[in-house]
Amino acid sequence: MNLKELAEYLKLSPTTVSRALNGYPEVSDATRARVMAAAEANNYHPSHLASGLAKGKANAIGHVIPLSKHMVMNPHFSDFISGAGDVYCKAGYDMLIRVVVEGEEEAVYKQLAKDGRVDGVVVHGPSNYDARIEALQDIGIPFVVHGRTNQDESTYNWVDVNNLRAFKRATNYLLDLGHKDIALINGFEFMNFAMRRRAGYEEALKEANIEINPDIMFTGEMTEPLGYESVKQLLVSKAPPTAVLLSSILPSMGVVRAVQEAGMTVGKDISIVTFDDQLSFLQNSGDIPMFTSVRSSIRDAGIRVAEILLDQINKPKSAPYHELWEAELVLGSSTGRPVTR
Amino acid sequence: MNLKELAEYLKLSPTTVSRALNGYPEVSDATRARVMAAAEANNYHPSHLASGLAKGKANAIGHVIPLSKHMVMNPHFSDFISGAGDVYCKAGYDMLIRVVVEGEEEAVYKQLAKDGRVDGVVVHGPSNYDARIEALQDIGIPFVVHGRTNQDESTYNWVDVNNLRAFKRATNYLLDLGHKDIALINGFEFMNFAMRRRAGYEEALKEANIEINPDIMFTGEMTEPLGYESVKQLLVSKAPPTAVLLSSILPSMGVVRAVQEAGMTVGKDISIVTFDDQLSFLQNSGDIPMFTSVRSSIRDAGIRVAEILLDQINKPKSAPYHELWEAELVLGSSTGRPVTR
DNA sequence: CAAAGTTATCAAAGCGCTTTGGAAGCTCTC
DNA sequence: GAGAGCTTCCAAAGCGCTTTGATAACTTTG
Repeated sequence: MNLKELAEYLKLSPTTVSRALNGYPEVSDATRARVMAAAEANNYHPSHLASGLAKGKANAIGHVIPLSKHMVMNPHFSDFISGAGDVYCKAGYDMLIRVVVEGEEEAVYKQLAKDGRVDGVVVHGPSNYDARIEALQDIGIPFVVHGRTNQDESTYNWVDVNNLRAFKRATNYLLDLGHKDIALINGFEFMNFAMRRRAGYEEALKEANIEINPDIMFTGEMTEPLGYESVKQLLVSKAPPTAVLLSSILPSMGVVRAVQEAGMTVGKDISIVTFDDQLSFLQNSGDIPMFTSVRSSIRDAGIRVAEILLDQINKPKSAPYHELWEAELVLGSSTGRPVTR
Repeated sequence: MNLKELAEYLKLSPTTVSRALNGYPEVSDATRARVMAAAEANNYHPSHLASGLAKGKANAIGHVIPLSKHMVMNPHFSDFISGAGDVYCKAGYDMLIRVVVEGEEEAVYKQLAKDGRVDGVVVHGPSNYDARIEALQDIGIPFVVHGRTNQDESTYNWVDVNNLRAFKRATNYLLDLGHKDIALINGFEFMNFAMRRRAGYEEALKEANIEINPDIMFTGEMTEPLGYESVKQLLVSKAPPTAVLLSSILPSMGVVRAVQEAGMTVGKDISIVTFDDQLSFLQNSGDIPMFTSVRSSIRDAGIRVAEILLDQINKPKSAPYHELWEAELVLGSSTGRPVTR
């Protein structure tokens, strides 16, 4: 059943039916009610493509997800996506996802936009200098970045956590406890969030006059094994660090495994502070959470990014909008004073 | 730039340009080359909506992802999705995702289909009796189920792991090692995969004449805390089980935590066998993997499901297609003979 | 009660593409 | 050199919806 048929059935013109269904005022309440009822009864659903074509809107938002080298889809995405998806759904938008090998994102964004397939896009995992930003500005399609780059921040929309401050606070907390050798297990530092976290860590150390030691700094894909392998390696050195600062709870699980395997205790022999994205499947909660952490919900970020994007779509030409969130420092049972050996 | 403009620019009719671009034979090689070049040069991208409307195809596949009670998006999805998304992308299809509160999936599938927004859908997480199957059959849209239900399997397309066999083998392995008290930590058993896994566990126990003990069987959302809490509870009982069988590596991480926290050793005091979906961010690999597991890649399942769906779309009216995969039993370091206390 | 203003409806054009059904312009063949 | 058979291109209709501009019917006003 299409609109024309519905109109014939109702002995009305397609115009009137369309207007009745879309809530335009030029139609009497009685007619509108009749139309709505008939649509319901006949299980009529307007064709998305046709209406999109007619009004030049796709009613969809594009997400381009890069597959990294090892073909992993970063699980942090899934929580982000779940938040964003929820918002889209309520607003009548669809989420269109393209999984793309790393490096082709830019071309894909362009195509999506030209296509008319989406009304806006979100940019995931910005690097320090990210060509996508300018590409999207050229195209002129609304977009929101989850995170920031080192480019001029004022020219685009973004939502970010204050990563520098978060890691500086975390490091200071460990320093205050008396730790001097603090390892860092970070994401790849061409990613902007990782770079800023490292900067926060280094700033705190410098202010405490502690030398930065590249031997106890690791970067990589934020998976369980990254934490495990890194700490395993640290623990065989002559003077292993007494604390570890991590960028995600995933590698933190690996650290716990390595520490316990070595017969040591987390929070006593080794302290751990982790960034906690509050991944729904690895919750670090309870009365006393397992990990001391700097915490900011990635799901909430997804929600907010989606809301902002929809706003920008609905009132184009509004000024670029930003939000910088502060992460909470939450004390758990993974930290304590360093043992004096 | 749209097709008409491109045609004018080339001094050709839209017909010819369209045909040249879409590879129809009624156009000379010279003209085609000229058209292709001009399209490239002018950065022309055909409108997705217009072509979809004209040829009655959406070039998109729908995934409806339920948000569970706690608003968690199951991270198992992310790996599935990454596999499927890759296939779609290569075939020129988009992936359309709707995140929906549990229970509304059926209506959403219907809407997507009527909409003309997608050419096919995949059904995630089938329950024992799943109304979506019949709903989709009524609509007549191609679909593939990831998993199975207890309904007549021969009427729809599916890809599933032999969950019963996998858990029976896993249980038998533990029995062979000498374990008699084997706990089960499973997903919600209204989900078909969980029901079948439990059946495999029970079958093995029955054949070994071991009584089934509901006190050591747990179900829930497959998260880290589920494993942690369940085992913590078990360990305070007078005679705790010597082995635990789990449905996912996520709760298994929690079990490890609980065991180590109690000062015990995994693989000695407590054996663990887990189902391993080979989640990319929690890899259980290495020379000797951490966990003994029954293993089947959920990412590969995503790939296969997508391929089958695209096949069914391209040659409609082919007979329902199924694949039943056997899981591998992989020995890791989490199992050993039970300690005699 | 005619002129002006409202309200409720409609016909038709248009969104950008595909596709059907010709129609030219060729090359062959006898 | 005329009819048959190709090849190459085109005009126009159509996909299902929205929207503009018009019209008919009905109220109001002085």
